[in-house]
Amino acid sequence: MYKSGGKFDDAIQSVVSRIATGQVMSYGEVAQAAGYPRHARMVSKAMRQSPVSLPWHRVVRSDRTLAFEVGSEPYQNQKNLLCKEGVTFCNGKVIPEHPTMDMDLGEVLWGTPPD
DNA sequence: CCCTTGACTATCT
DNA sequence: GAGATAGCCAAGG
Repeated sequence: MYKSGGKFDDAIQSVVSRIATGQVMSYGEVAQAAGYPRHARMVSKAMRQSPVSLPWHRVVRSDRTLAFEVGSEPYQNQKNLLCKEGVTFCNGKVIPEHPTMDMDLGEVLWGTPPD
């Protein structure tokens, strides 16, 4: 029997499992996509308690930074997984395979805009 | 029922 | 831009 009591967890699993390879979503985006806005924090709990293996590493913060402490084991772990997915890391931020080819990205890549 | 915690986010200083 | 504060919601003690 499946646990249908929590539509919440189920919706989160569905959304996260739908994230394409090389693509990332923020907690708030996942929560809203699942139909539960403001539940960003619940997303983490849902993924962690999820009975199935979810691509949790494709879920990042709203700033596209990893949710763990920089240098920590889980941080390096997620970073490694994303790198395998084709995601690029720069300045502590993650860049999907389809970044916005704007100068904003250029600033991120260089850390600072050219003089 | 009250308080604390958490893989969050937005706003202000 | 970084640190502090507030808002947010659910689960557990």
